[in-house]
Amino acid sequence: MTATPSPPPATVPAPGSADDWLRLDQQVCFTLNAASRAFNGVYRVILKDLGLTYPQYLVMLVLWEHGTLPVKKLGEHLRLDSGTLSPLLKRLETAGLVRRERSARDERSVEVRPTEEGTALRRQALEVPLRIAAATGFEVEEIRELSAVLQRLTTALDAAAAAAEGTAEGA
Amino acid sequence: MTATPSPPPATVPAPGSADDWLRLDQQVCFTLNAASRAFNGVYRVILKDLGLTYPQYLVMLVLWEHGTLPVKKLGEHLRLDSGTLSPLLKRLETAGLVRRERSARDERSVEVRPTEEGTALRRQALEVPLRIAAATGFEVEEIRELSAVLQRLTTALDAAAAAAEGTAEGA
DNA sequence: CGCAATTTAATTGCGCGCAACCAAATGGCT
DNA sequence: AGCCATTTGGTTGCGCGCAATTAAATTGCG
Repeated sequence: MTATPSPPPATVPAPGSADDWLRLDQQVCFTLNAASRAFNGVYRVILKDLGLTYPQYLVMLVLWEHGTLPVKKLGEHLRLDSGTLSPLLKRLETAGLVRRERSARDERSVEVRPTEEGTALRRQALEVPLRIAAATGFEVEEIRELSAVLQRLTTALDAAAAAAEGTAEGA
Repeated sequence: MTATPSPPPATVPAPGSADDWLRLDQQVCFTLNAASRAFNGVYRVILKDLGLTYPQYLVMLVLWEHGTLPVKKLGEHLRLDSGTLSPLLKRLETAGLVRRERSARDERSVEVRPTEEGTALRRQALEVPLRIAAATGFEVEEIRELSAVLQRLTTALDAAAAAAEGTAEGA
């Protein structure tokens, strides 16, 4: 009882106590973060054949679905800003999968267009979702439910962050 | 209607088709990723007062719960390796929240111990989970369920990744 | 004891994610 | 026309997250 400076009790905290909240919180944020990284790990393995990282795969998904898009629109779809997208798109261009060209009508805008090679890559990517779904071991319906919950969560969190920023600053 | 080079159909693909799978998959991985980043954003705002980033907060959580730990054990708790933890712990040490000292018994091991200041920070951190929970707008039971699902998902994904790596390499 | 295999951290390199700042182009306004 | 706020990307800096490599200490074995 003498040489232990500050070891918190190893017992389970009482439900409803602040310690319990801390533990619960650790689970929510941590499990989400861990799941996200676990997903990333599986994608890393599967996407290695396509020469894409996971964020690059997301960009190509959007381009395959919507065709040529300015960086701004791309960022809105993916919830990413130019600080992330600019270098990423340069790498995709170096890889020969997209081309970036200034819009003629609005010189501020940069149109991102999949190249022939980038479009062709779509065929190889079609099997990716199946392999991912298999890796999760989840039923389709379960995945749909999870996605819905996560979307609701993201919306709530974004609103809360915006509100917190709003109250912090003068707005 | 003439100058659109390769715009994929904007219609909703038939359920069960490969296109539908692609879209569904996009939702699973993307919503998870987006939720994780949204969480990070809320934590960034709330933890700014404590001078911690979110991963640093996770490290302090583990230290508050378990007391002094070697880097290895810390990494097991958080699913992180030394490549991530080493610089992070150095920053925490610079901030005066932890001390790193070589174990006397095993010179390979580095014991991470919260300082007085680091331990004191726990009191300020106690209110964080409440604010986070409020930001989600979720009920406690709902959070618990979501956590359970995500844990199951992470376990399945890790197993799948390990299996994929195992078959890829000679093992 | 001497030597090889294992364990444990640290380091390096690369890519994302985001805040902060900057530059160019646009549009509205007088 | 001239001026100013807004829009749009780019750049920089910093902190993860992870793979790969390196170094040091420990363990096991003959």
